[in-house]
Formats: sequence, C-alpha cells, structure tokens
Amino acid sequence: LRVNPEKKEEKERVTQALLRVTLRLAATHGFVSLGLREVSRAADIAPTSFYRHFADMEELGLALIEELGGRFVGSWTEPDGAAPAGPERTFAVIAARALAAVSEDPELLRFILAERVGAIPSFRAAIYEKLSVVRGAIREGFVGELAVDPVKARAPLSDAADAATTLLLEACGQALDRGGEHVPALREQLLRQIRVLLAGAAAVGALS
Amino acid sequence: LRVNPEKKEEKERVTQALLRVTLRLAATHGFVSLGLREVSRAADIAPTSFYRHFADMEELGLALIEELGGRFVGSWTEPDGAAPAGPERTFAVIAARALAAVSEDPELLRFILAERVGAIPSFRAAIYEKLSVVRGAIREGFVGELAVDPVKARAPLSDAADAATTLLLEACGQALDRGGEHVPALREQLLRQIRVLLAGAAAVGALS
DNA sequence: TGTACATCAGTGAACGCGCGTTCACTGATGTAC
DNA sequence: TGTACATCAGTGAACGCGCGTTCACTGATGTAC
Repeated sequence: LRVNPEKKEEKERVTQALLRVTLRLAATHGFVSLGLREVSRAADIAPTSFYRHFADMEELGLALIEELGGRFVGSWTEPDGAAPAGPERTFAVIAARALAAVSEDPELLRFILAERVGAIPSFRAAIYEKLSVVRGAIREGFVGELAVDPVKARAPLSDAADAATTLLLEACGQALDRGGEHVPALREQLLRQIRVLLAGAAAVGALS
Repeated sequence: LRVNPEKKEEKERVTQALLRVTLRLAATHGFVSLGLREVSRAADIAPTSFYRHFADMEELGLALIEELGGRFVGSWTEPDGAAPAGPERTFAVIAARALAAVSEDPELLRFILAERVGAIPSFRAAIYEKLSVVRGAIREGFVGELAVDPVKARAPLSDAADAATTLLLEACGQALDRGGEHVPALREQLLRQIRVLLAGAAAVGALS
C-alpha cells in the first residue's frame, strides 16, 4: 500500500511543530525538564498523538539535532559566492553566518550550545558530529588560504581548527546572552583572536 | 538566643549532603530535571525537611555555584610555590589544576560546564562571575610574564585571556567526555594552542 | 463501478505514580529568672 | 537549682495536580478485485 503524499506532508507538519515547540520551551526551562504532555499541549495535539511521531522525548531531541541542528550548522559552511580574499576569509564567512544565526534562530542555537555539554551523552555525541563539519570546513579554509602542506602541518592545523571552532561557539554563546547589539563587537573580537592564532602558528613555524 | 554550634554543624552537614547528592543526580539526568523529592530521598531526609535548607531547587543550584563552584574554580588560581619559568607558566599551572579537577570532581565540573550555557539565566550569570576570577588570573599571568604595558595592550590582553579561558574550559569538557587517559594529550594540545596564541600576539605587535 | 478490507494519524478515558507544598506536631536544645 | 518558655531541624499525613503510558476507537484514505 502506498501513502497519500498529502497525508505524509500533514504528518510531517505536525512533527515539525513538535520540534519547534520543543525548542521554544527548552529555551526557557531547559530540554530535560520538558515532558511529552507539555510539548504536545503546546503543539495542539493530544498527548497520545505524540507517539505517532516519537517514541519518547529523547528520540525527539535526537531528531532536533539530526534535522534542524544539522541543517542549521551546515548552513554556516555552504560555499560562498565571493572569492577568498585573505588568510582568514573562510573563517570570517563562517563566523558571520554563525553570529547571524544568533538572531535568526536563537532557540535552536541555545539548544545546541546547551546540549553540547549537557547531561545526555547521545545528544553530546550527535552534536559533536554535526559540529565536526564546521571544524572540518574551518580547517579546509586554513589549508587553502595559508598554502601549507596539510600532511606536514597536520597537528598544528588540527589544533588551530579546534581552537577556532571553540572560540566561534563561545562567541555565539556570548552573543545569545548579551543581545544583538553586542554582535559586531563579538565578531571583531573573534576575528582578532583567529588572526592572532594564525599569526602565532606562522611565527612558531608550524605553518608558513 | 544563641545556637548550639554542634546543631549548626549538624544542619550544615545535611545541607552539604543535599548539594553533593544533587551533583550526583544532575550528572546523569541534568539539573533541571531534578525535583525536591528526588534529591531529598537521595540525601535521606524527608521531602518536607528540604525547606529547612532551601526554598526551592533554584536556590539550591545557586548555592552549588556560590559555595562548591566558587571554591572549586578558585582553587585553580591559588598562588603556586614554584617560581614562574616561562611566558605561559601561570596558565600551565591553572590548566594542570583544571584538568586534574576532571578526575577529582567530575560531577561538579559537569554541572558548571552544563549550566554555564544552560537555560537558567541566574545560573549562567553566577558561573560567569566565578569564572571571571580564572580569566583574571590568566590575564595577570600574561601581563606579568610577558612584561607588557597592561594599559597600552589592554584589548589584546583581554582577547588573549578570553580565548585562553574558553580553550581551557573546552579542554575540560573534552576530558570529561573522553576519559582520564586522554588528559595528557588534551593538556598538550591546550598548551600548544596557548603558546601559538601568545606567539601570534607578539607577532601581530600587540604584545612585545 | 461498487464493495470489502487495510492502513494509520489522531483521540478520550482511564490507570497508577510521583510531584511540590501546607500543616500541625515532636523533641532536642538554649534562655530567662 | 528548677521551671516556664522560645527556637528550630526534622517529620508524616494529606492535598490537588500533572505526568507517561495503555487501550480501544474514529474516520479519512488507499487497495483489491
């Protein structure tokens, strides 16, 4: 038996509503405090209907990370149209998008930042995986724009990409807490930190 | 009326039991998922006795941060006996202690890292305040060991101290997740990152 | 075309359970005089 | 010294409430023939 595409679409709409509503509630009370009934109520479905979409809240949370989270952080690293114009060009583009995300979808960003270090190991692992795409893109940017040998400078490149990713996420968290008007200053600070990082890597002789 | 010091001590013992038990439970389920009855049960007191110590779980959480958390991160920055021996000596000492804390009190560290970016604003603010002591000590180390003018290089020093603090916390989080056997590698990576950071600051001319 | 059947998202009633909070009480200890 | 009173951490009973989960059902839609 096949399934009516309209029906499938309808179900998908409810599923998305559950995800969005969970993000909204998690932003104020924290994900682990949420219950199936609370999110069902907010999504305007009966508590029993929840089971048509997810087995429990943990499964919903993983779907949040896999679908919304993956697309979200993935959008930071899409290729940009403009030509590279400096040794931290790739990073600057990623940073600009990530910081823009603070105002575009603060609830999703809060969820990702919180659960990245939260109490649920499966969430931490899933978010780590999604963020490793970002880390990889930053690393690729360093490789391409610094014209280093990626084999010889493997460890320094990884160190720098790790550090840059960490500093990027911290800047996003600060932006979330301090409000949109601080974003330009946070971006400037972040770019200064990365510039220093790369200059240091060159000075130490690890990169050239 | 005065109060029997033995009685006060007894009450304090129960209060501490509530704090420790909360950390233990929060490590596996997340703080915001905990209830007054659950922690009271684990601390072997009646649920109603909880109110003799805290008005609610949020007050308990703040006490966790103020008392245990403050003493904990404060211990990272106590003056050490040995004489400074390099431009990142102060940081190296702090990093060593922070990473040692991973095995000494992983539950408290998890709580701090999680609630630093969690859903409760008062927790975030309180933890930020405690961590600013660490940030300040790292900055002082940079100032003293790099022999720069702290007035002229104020912004670069702040950038570097911010970045170093962020990278330190990330290393702690990684150590928590990946287990004690990865601590030496994480410490080495962290120290490389800070070395690069300082070399870059010098190269950029911000520090000298 | 009509008829019988399968699928499946959504539902309302009902369940047992643990929750936060209130209340009046106990019993040990300290204070007043 | 003895007696009356105050303080206060801890308690058990009780409350109303929301929770997660089960179950049998509805009704719309698709399939078989």
